[in-house]
Amino acid sequence: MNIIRKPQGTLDILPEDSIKRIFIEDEVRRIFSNYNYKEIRTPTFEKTELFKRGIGEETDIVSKEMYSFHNDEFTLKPEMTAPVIRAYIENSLYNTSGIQKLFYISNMYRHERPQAGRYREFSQFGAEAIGSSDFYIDAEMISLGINILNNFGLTNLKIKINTIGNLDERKLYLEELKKYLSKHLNNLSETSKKRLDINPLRILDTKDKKEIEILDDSPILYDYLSDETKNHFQNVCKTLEKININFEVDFRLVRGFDYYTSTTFEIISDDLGSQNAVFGGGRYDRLVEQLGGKQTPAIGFACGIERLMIILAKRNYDYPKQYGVDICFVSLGNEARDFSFKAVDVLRKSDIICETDYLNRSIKAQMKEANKLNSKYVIIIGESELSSGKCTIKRMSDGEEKEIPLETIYKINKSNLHSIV
RNA sequence: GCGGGUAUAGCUCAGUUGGCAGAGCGUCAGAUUGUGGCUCUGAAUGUCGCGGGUUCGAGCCCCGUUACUCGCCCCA
Repeated sequence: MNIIRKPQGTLDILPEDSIKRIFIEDEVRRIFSNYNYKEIRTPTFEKTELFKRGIGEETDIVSKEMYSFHNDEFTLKPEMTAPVIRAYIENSLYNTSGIQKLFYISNMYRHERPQAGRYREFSQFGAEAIGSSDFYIDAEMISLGINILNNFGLTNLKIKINTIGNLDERKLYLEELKKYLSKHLNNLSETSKKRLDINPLRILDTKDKKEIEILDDSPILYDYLSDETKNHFQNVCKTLEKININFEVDFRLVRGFDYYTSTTFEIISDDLGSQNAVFGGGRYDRLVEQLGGKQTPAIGFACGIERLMIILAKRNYDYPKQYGVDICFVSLGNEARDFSFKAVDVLRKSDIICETDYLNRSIKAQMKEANKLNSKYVIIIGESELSSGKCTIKRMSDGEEKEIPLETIYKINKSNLHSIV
């Protein structure tokens, strides 16, 4: 019979990787809480309408990459900003404080062709600060992301920032951009030609060399922005400088979602190949009202965990080792096995990590197993031990052994473990 | 949506001109009747992805197909 395989683009996270992810998640939670961000969890699926309205119908994600079901009524979440904002509005979080600083660690789903660092089920952590248009919060958001990455030893990162203004400010620019690009129509790619009508701003994001050359002489969005937007951006830049964050301004940095306004940013690592963005975000001052809330400024970022793990792997990041076992019980004979099982049951309640034999194997095989499990101690129980009331405890690091009364076993706990032998 | 690569033991992979299905690692057992690591010895594990074709004979050649994978597009 054929075996059933996991769906394409998904991962089985086996214990070896699981412990790495738990470590990353723990570190991320710790740093988020230093910045006083609170964790939010939302449903795995949402009404499809939320993403159509939030991300934009013309984006690639919404137009062709969503996992929708039940007559398209519901969709597995492809990103977290729209769900977080939905929850913010639905639960009236604006009534509990002027600013909400939220973070998440969650799985997302996009129906794309998988490749290195891109999966159909993937995980991200990210943050959203809702309620403030202050430039300090923009700088905090970027600083927060950088600090998380620095925490994992990643320091040679390229940080790009830009401002893309709001819809009204972009209107005139987009007309000029269209005019300019229309003159170079023959040299544009098919996708760019399509975008010229649908979403001309995205053309700025092209990787096509010919198009980049054309864009070098194109009108620049920044020149069309209001003084207010420009001032905000300059303040963000100045603030980043004050806290010693190196960045580069990239006027061509635009992002894939329609909801972004004003500040946008991205962190790029050369370790990633074509999927080089590990971290990205921006301000989305209109999203809350687009989703039915009151006009509320907000900003957020997201970081791909699989991509982060690829970078860490390439840099031979030293994850903490898996916890070893404290005590392995090696037992021979039915009565001894019975005794050992009762003993581990007691010790586990005293936070001693212990194991016993489940395969009724030879003493030698049990010793090998204990060694493989990296057990600190082994306690050997057989018929003679049961009748004499004493057993052997062996320290595996140096082979030192000691005889102890059986009842001593029950007194072992975390603090006296290492003074027994 | 487009293009490339790969598919042989649990894992990593050899397999020559078409001629007995292999290695290393891992697993299990023994050397040591109740003591791990090191060493030695042995054992088990195969639909050679699947289907067809050529051939006396196919893991190898041809055609098809599926899966995986990498890249493009796009995205975190």
